[in-house]
This record gives sequence, structure tokens and C-alpha cells, in this order.
Amino acid sequence: MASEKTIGRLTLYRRILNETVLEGIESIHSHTLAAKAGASSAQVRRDLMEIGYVGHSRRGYDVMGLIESLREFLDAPGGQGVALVGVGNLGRAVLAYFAGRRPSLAIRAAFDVDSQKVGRVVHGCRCWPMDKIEDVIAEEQITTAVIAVPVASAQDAAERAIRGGVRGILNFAPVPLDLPEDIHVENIDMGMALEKVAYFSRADQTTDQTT
Amino acid sequence: MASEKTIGRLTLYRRILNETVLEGIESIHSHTLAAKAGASSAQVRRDLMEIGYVGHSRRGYDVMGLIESLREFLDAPGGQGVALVGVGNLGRAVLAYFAGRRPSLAIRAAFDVDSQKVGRVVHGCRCWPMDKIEDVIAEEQITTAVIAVPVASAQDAAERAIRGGVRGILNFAPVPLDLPEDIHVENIDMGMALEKVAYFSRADQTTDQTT
DNA sequence: CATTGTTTGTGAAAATTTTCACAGACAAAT
DNA sequence: ATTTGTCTGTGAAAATTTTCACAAACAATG
Ligand SMILES: NC(=O)c1ccc[n+]([C@@H]2O[C@H](COP(=O)([O-])OP(=O)(O)OC[C@H]3O[C@@H](n4cnc5c(N)ncnc54)[C@H](O)[C@@H]3O)[C@@H](O)[C@H]2O)c1
Ligand SMILES: NC(=O)c1ccc[n+]([C@@H]2O[C@H](COP(=O)([O-])OP(=O)(O)OC[C@H]3O[C@@H](n4cnc5c(N)ncnc54)[C@H](O)[C@@H]3O)[C@@H](O)[C@H]2O)c1
Repeated sequence: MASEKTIGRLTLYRRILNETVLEGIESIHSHTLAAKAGASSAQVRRDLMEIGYVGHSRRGYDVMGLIESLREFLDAPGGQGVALVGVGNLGRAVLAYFAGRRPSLAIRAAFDVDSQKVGRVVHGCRCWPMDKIEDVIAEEQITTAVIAVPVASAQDAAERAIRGGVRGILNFAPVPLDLPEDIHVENIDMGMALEKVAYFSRADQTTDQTT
Repeated sequence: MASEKTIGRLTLYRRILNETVLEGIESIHSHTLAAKAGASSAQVRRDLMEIGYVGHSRRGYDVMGLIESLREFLDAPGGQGVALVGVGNLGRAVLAYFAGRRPSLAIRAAFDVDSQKVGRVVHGCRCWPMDKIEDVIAEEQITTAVIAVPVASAQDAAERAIRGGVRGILNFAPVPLDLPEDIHVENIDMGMALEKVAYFSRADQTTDQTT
């Protein structure tokens, strides 16, 4: 029911609320959360409607309660495992970034063809050879894979991860993957993103002129 | 006039066409390009309408001509410079990735507070101390900045880049930046992306059931 | 206890984006 | 020369997403 855009914003709200709670703030208004998230207050209220969390008129939303409600909505009950395929420049940065960050959504295994990388433990994550990928993913009940291999290997890497049991893919290789419809693919294409920013950085391309 | 989404797809089409031309293919139909881009043929035609490129009925689009037309539309006439702020794990991966890739949109300078990094040349890019950022960006006429510093420094880094003359920012720090409206900000939030994929990876959350 | 002012939840409107569907173009075949 | 089949360009419809705007709720104030 909730759209992809809504899910993205909900995760953002959660991150903001986690900071808010550290400041000792107990309740928050839709317009405050909106300002911190760069959205409109109506948008925030709509999004929270989606998860069925109700606030109090005049007092806003209970921060702790909302965080808990977001957790129930967004997270898998028993936690979810993630696999990383490709322990190169980007893969290592990703491992460093996610290490220890969110135990219920952690990178549990890494895979690479390079025998130099296989067997090593990078940021607490074991690196396996590619021919073990299906077995390890199945054994660890991993549902999500991050693809950080060269373009030429991305399609194959994704297919093998799926054969192991993966249902969703975060793809950094700048190539559209051709996968079954029921597999959720999220592409992060840095080249595209940089070109977009560059386009709108040009003086003649004002994103939006709300005079 | 062209929306942000359209610009994103146009850069994708260009990448696909660059591969197409290497295969010696001289013209391409909207549905072929669409299949490679993961879009619909109507979408492709709409997007190309935006740049005013006209195809031939029955023959499709001339690959070389379309690439040239996309170049004129997307690229700044004299090329554009990019700055990288933060030469950490992610910053170095980004430098490696963009090095030599697209001369007309290259990372021309990097900045960091760490004296260990300052002065070094990473993947052909010189690393400057942060107190030179405004001068170097102004001197090199850099229009776009990539922010890869810790969350706590991201807002400040962006503001300083803008003071140097930057008009668009590609932000990897998972925090919404509060910047003037005329600055274009593109956020790449890997944590959000991973949580989204994980959400849709769950068996009970089928993205869309088009039976 | 009534009043005031603020905030939620949500129908409805507006805006944006995508898809449909078909007239017109035209290469290829006969 | 005519027919055939396919592809473009685009107006219009459909779908999706966002914003508007207001009744209902209710804490705070007097
Ligand atoms: N580095 C970046 O910042 C960056 C940015 C955007 C996109 N990307 C994309 O991410 C991917 C990885 O980039 P990178 O810079 O880390 O490259 P890299 O060359 O540093 O690393 C690639 C890794 O994948 C491994 N590998 C190669 N083939 C494999 C296979 N078939 N199966 C498993 N592992 C395999 C290699 O051994 C290496 O460790 C590429 O597709 C690249 O286009 C990278
Ligand atoms: N590593 C990843 O894959 C990854 C993924 C997603 C998001 N991020 C985000 O990207 C940013 C960088 O991540 P990282 O993993 O490269 O971190 P890192 O700690 O490896 O690198 C940060 C770099 O920024 C420099 N720095 C610190 N303060 C600075 C300042 N005020 N001005 C200039 N430079 C400064 C540091 O010296 C260091 O070189 C962070 O905001 C992180 O949340 C990283």
C-alpha cells in the first residue's frame, strides 16, 4: 500500500526522530519534523497516516511511540541479513559505513572473485569466494544484496544472489539489471546523479523559479 | 522545462547509446532503447521530445545524432569542474570511480581537514586543505561539489563550497542540507536506500502485484 | 466553563508523471 | 503505384503524488 517514495521518507523520519529523542524531546509536530526532513507538514501527516500512527491534536506525535511504530512497520521482525558482492573500492567503503550501524540490518557476508580478498575479514565481515554465494546466502537466510562488482559482472552477480534466496538488490553498477519482476531493485547510479547535479548547477538551468 | 526525472533518464539513454554506437549500430527504435533503460517506449519518446530531437518514422533515431543532441542539451559548453569535499573511505572510492571517466565533467580538486591527506595527489586529483576551498573553487570555476564528509561537517562544507561559487551539490552525508533554494541538491542516502530495499525484500511486501 | 489558538486527520483539488492510442510518415514488398 | 506494416510525435486519459483547506480535537488561558 505504501509507495516507494513514502517508505524512503519514513526511514528519513526515523533517523531524524532518533536524533530528536537524544535531545530529550518527547513529542514533535508535523511541521517540525517536516522542516528537518525538507518536506511539507501535510506530507508528513500523510506519510504517518500510512503506518496508522495517530498523533494528538495540539501536542503532535509522541517521539518514542512513533519510533516504535516505524520500527514495527519498516523492520522485519527477526532482523534481516544483507550480502555484499564485490569488495573493491566502493564495497570496502560500504562495509566500513554499515559496520555496526544497525544490527537488525547488517551486512553478514561479502563475496569476491579475487583470491586476495577471499578469506579476509573486512570490518567484521567475512569475505567468501563467489562459488559459495548461493550456499552462504541460503544458510544465513540473507534477503538483500548490495551489488558492487564491475558492470560486466553485475547481471550475473545479481542472478546468483537471487538463486541463493535474495529478494531485493541495491545496485551500484551503472547498468540496468534484467531480473524477475518480483525482485525489488534499487539503483544508485552516481554517474547519473553527478550529471544531473551538474546540469542543474548551470546558471541557465534554474531548477524551479518560484518567484 | 525538463523535469529532474527526465534529466536522469536522458543521462541513462546517453550511456546506453554510447555502448550501442560501439556495436556499430547506426539507428535505434524507441522500444529498443526503452528495453535497455527499463522504461516504456512512450516514455523514451516523451523524453526525447523534451530535447527536440526528431527521429524517422520506421527507422527510429540516429544514434550518433542523438548522442550529439544529448551532449548539447546536457553538457555545459566549456565543460564543468567538480570538487570533492572529504577524502575518506567514500571520497577515495568516488575519486577512483570518476578519474578519467568524463573529461568534461571531472573532479578537479579535493579538500580535507586531515593534514595527512592534504598535499597528496589521489587518482590524479590534488588534495587541498579546507581553508583553501573558497579560493580554489573560485579559481578553477568549479560549479558542482560532492560532499563526503561526516554528518556533523556536511552543512558547513556545503556552505563553504557555495561561497566559492558552487551551484549544485551531490550530498552523501545522510542529513538534509539547509541551503538557499537556488542551489540544487541531490542526496544519495545509502542507509535510506538499503532500508528501502530491505523493506521490499520482505516476502509480505510485494512492491506491486500486476497480475 | 467558555474561549482561544493550534494541530491533527483527511476528503478534495491540484500538480505532476506516465501511459494510451492513433494520425501521419515512410521503407519495403509486390 | 499501391499496399502493408511499423514507428514516430503527441493530444488526451489515466495514474500517481502532493498540496490545500477545514472540521474536529483539545491544551491552555482567563
Ligand atoms: N568506486 C565508486 O565510487 C563507484 C561509484 C559508482 C559506481 N561504482 C560501481 O560500483 C562497482 C564497483 O566499483 P569499484 O570502484 O569498487 O570497483 P573495483 O574494481 O574497485 O572493485 C570491484 C570488485 O569486484 C570484484 N569482482 C570482479 N568481478 C567479480 C565477479 N564476477 N564476482 C564477484 N566479484 C567480482 C573485484 O575483485 C573487485 O574486488 C562498479 O560497477 C562501479 O561502476 C563505483
Ligand atoms: N563509506 C560509505 O560507504 C558511506 C556510505 C554512505 C554515506 N556515507 C557518508 O559519507 C560521508 C563520508 O563517509 P566516509 O565513510 O568516507 O567517512 P570517513 O570518516 O572515512 O571520511 C571522512 C573524511 O572527511 C574528512 N573530514 C572530516 N571533517 C571534515 C571537514 N570539516 N571538512 C573537510 N573534511 C573533513 C576526514 O578527514 C575524512 O577524510 C559521511 O557523511 C558518511 O555518513 C559514507
